[in-house]
Amino acid sequence: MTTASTGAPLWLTDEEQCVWRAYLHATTLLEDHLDRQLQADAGMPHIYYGLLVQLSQAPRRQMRMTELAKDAKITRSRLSHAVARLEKNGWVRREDCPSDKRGQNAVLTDEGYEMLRRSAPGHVKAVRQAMFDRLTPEQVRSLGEIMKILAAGLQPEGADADLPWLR
Amino acid sequence: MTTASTGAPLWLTDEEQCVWRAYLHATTLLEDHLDRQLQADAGMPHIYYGLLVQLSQAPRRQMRMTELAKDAKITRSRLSHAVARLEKNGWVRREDCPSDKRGQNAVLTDEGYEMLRRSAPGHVKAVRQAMFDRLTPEQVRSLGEIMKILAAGLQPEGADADLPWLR
DNA sequence: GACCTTTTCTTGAAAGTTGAACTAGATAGA
DNA sequence: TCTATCTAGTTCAACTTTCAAGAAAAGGTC
Repeated sequence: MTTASTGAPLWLTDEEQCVWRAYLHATTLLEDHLDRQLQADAGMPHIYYGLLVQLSQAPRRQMRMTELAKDAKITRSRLSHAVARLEKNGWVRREDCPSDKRGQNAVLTDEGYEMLRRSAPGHVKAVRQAMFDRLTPEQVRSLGEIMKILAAGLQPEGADADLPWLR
Repeated sequence: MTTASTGAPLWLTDEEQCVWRAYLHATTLLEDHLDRQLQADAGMPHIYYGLLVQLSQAPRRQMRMTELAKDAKITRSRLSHAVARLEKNGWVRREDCPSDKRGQNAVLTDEGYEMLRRSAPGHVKAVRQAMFDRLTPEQVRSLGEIMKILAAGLQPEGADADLPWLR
């Protein structure tokens, strides 16, 4: 069965349905797993941890809010709330941006860095156990290729600059 | 650098880091995309839609709460809230389970089925455009294989019965 | 400069999620 | 039977996310 105009099939094939289900199951299970792991070991959800990692890798361990939101693929609103929470924990602080009075820099504090240093090994281990230990090198390569294609297709237009693997 | 005891590397390799980043980006972008698509076209988040789909495929379009939660990979608590909301929309209703007085059956209503029938084509199209149209048949096959491995590794012990692809 | 548009970031309320505590019914063993 | 334990499902409070609205500064254009 296809649409009259485009000829694109209306439904997924049996194989596609099966792949889609497996994709949904694997991704939700993995995200839940890492959320629980980090909640237990670092006291925050996975996405918050990811923000700290981003900051830790930025020059001077700081980033403009919008840039951080873009890199983490979340809305500015969500980031505002998240940074407020991380600020309460003492892991991040805000600083006014000198060159743009509207701007704010999120800065990873020493406590934040210390926390990251302590919890990183456990997190890496969890990721490794859940993903890389279970796949062959060929599968890892293939997974990377596929995920880059999917991400590129979903990226807002003109956002190539945010796809480091294309640089 | 490896742990003394197991010899497992503490950090991800460059390639693994790159694959991991791509995985996180692709999965969050895709989930956001489908959430917005379904919120706009069906008035509910992706996971709620998935619950209705599950029900629609079950015998008599109904399922025990726990079974539904297991299949959808969510907690019973989350499902309770979700069904309460879907009930308000008139898409699901609860019925006492005749054989177990503790139990409840979530039943897809005719309105719910109708809603699903209307919004399914748009959703399938979104999934197709985001994933299957962008991958070669070989990549689809490979993705399915990889996701099944990951899901199997994260499944709670003894839950093989919930992996339909292993039957 | 005055005006309009855009960008940056925050806020508040509504919706959704989590984990723990709880009720009620099933199950199994003495 | 009596009792302890387990299972099904809900509820509450704390937390997170979303969307719409808004304040403040920047950038253009006349």
